[in-house]
Amino acid sequence: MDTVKLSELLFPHIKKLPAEVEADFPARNLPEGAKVTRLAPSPTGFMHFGTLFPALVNERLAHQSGGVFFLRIEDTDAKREVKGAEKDLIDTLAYYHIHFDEGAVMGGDNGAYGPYRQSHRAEIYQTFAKQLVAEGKAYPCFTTDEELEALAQVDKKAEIKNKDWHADTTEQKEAMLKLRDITIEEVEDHLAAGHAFLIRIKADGDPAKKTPFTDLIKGKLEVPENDEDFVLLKSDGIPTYHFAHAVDDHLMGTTHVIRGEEWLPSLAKHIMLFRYLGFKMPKYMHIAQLMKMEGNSKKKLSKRDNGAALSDYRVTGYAPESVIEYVMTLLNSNYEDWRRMNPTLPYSDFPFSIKKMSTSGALFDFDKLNDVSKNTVAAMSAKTVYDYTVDWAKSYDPEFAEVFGRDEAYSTRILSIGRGGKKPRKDITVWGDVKPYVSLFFDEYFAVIDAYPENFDKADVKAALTAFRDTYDPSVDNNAWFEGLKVIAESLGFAAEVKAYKASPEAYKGHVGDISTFLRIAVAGKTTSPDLYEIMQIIGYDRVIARLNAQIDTL
RNA sequence: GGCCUGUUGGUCAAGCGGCUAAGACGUCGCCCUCUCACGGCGAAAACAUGGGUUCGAUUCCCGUACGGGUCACCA
Repeated sequence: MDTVKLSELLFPHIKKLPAEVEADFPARNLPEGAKVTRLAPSPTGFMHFGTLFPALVNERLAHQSGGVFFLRIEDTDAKREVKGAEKDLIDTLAYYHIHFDEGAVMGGDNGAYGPYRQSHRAEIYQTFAKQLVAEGKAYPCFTTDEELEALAQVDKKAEIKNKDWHADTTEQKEAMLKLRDITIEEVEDHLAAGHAFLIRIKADGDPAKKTPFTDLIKGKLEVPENDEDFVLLKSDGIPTYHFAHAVDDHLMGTTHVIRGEEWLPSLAKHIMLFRYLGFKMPKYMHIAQLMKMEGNSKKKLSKRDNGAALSDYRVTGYAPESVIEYVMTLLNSNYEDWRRMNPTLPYSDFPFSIKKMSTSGALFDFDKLNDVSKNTVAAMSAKTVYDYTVDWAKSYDPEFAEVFGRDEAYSTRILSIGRGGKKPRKDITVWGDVKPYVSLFFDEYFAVIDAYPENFDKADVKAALTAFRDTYDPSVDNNAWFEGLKVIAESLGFAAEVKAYKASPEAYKGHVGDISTFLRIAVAGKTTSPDLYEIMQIIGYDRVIARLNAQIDTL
C-alpha cells in the first residue's frame, strides 16, 4: 500500500507540509514557569455554572504565572451549534470579569495564534491528517454508520439513547478492523463516485497494557492503551475534539490543559495522538464536576438544571464578584481562610494552588453562596452597591430603578448606613434585597405595615409620638437624640433604662425601647429597620414630622 | 455491562501512620442590644464496610458496597 499516494488522493488540495504550518506558530517567548492555558468551550448551549470552574482555574494559573490565557471556540459540530451561544459565552465571561489575553472576541480574533475558531482551521488539521495517512498511521473510511451497524448487527444510536451498553461483539471488532484493509483502487472508485470519507486513526494500543500517567489534580492514574480506530476527521473535513485538541494545543503552545474530568476516559486517545504526531504532551488537570442533589443521589449539574444557567444568577441579582467568590471557595479549600485574613483584597491576589484543589465533585450549596454573597456585598462601597442595584433594576424592576436612581447622593447615603468598619451590616445578598430594605426612604413605597404592640394604650403611643414631634431636633447627635427619647419615656411613665424595667416591670408602663418601637413604626413603617436616628437624618426633618403627624391623626 | 475514578458531620472541607479528628455554611441554645442587621460564646453532628500491613491506622494495600464519569462522524 502506497500511503503517500493515498494521502495525495485524499487531500489533493493540501499543499503545505506540517513543518510549514509549524513555522506559522512559533514557540512562545515566555519566562520560565509561565503557563499557557485556555478555555475551549463549544457553542452548543448557554454558559452554565460548571463552566466557571475551569474558566477560573485556567485564568488564575496563567495570570498568576505571568503566562497567557486564551479563548478558543470549539465549533466543530455544526449540527449541535446553538445560535447566539458564542455571543452568550463571550458576553458572560466578560460579565464575570474573566479576561483573556488572546483568542476569539466578538466578530473576530485577537492574537497571533489564530484563527481561534476551530471551524476556521480546517486546512491546518487536514495538513496533519494528510501526514498521518502518508505515514500509515491513519486511513480513510467510506463506510457509513448505518452500514457499519448493519455489519456488526448493533444499533449504537439506540444504545446511546437508552444508556444500554453492551460490550463490543467480536463481529463488531472484526467489522471495524476490516475497514483498515481498504485498497487504493477502492479509494479511487469511491472518490470517483463522489463518496464522502472520514479519517480514522490506526490504533496500535493494547488495552490490557496500562500507561502510568500523572494528572496534576488527580495524581497518579492508570490509563489503558487505546485500541479504538477513532475518527480524526469527520466527513465534512472538520476534526473531532480529540484531533483538534492535539493539533491546536500543540500549535498554540498550551502548557496546561485544564478541563472537566469527563475527559479522563479519552486520555488514552490523546496520548496516542501526541505520540503519532510527534508532539510533546502538555500537562493535564482534570477537575471534578459540580454536582447537584437529585433525590438521594448526586448528579452532574447539567445545562438544563435549575440554577445551572449562569444567566440565572444575573437575573436573580447576584453580583458577579459574589459568584466568583463562591467558586473560589469551592476551588481552593484554603481560600476562605485567606479571605478572612484579607477581607478587602481582590481575589486575584490569592495564591491559587493546584494542590489545594478537590479531587471529587462538590455539591452546589445555595446557603453557602448566599452567605458568601452577603459578605461580598457588605465589603463593597455604597457607591458600588448603588451602581449595581440601579443597573440591575433597569432590567428587572424599571420603576424601582427610576425611584432609586433619581438621587444618587440620597440613595448612596441610605446604603452607607452601617457600611464599612469592623462589623458591617449584611442585609443584601442579591440586588433584589435592596428594594424592601430601602423602601421606607421613598414616599412612593413608604407605608405603615406593622401594627403598634397591643399591650400598650393607644393614648400612650399617641402621647409619645406627639412628645417626640414637639421636641425633635435633627441637629443633635445620636447620643443626645436617644437621651431625648429617655426623657420622653420617663415623662410618660416608661423606664429610661431597659435594665430598670426588667428589674421591676410592674413599676413602669414599659421602657425606652418601647417608645422607640412606636417611633419606628410611625417613621419607618415597621418594627425592624436600621438605626432610627440615621433614618431620620436621611429622610429629613419635614418628612419625619409629616409621618408622625399622619400617625398622630389616625391614633 | 467494560474501563476509569471517588467515598471524613446535612453541605463544603482540613488531615497526609500516633490529634480530645480543624474550620466554614446550615440548624439549635445563650450573650450583646432601643428593633433589625452585625458581633461574641456554646451545642448537636463525620472518618462507608470487611480483611490485611504495622507497636499503632481516617491516613498504606486488597476485597465489598455505594456514588460519579465514560464507552458517537458530541464536545
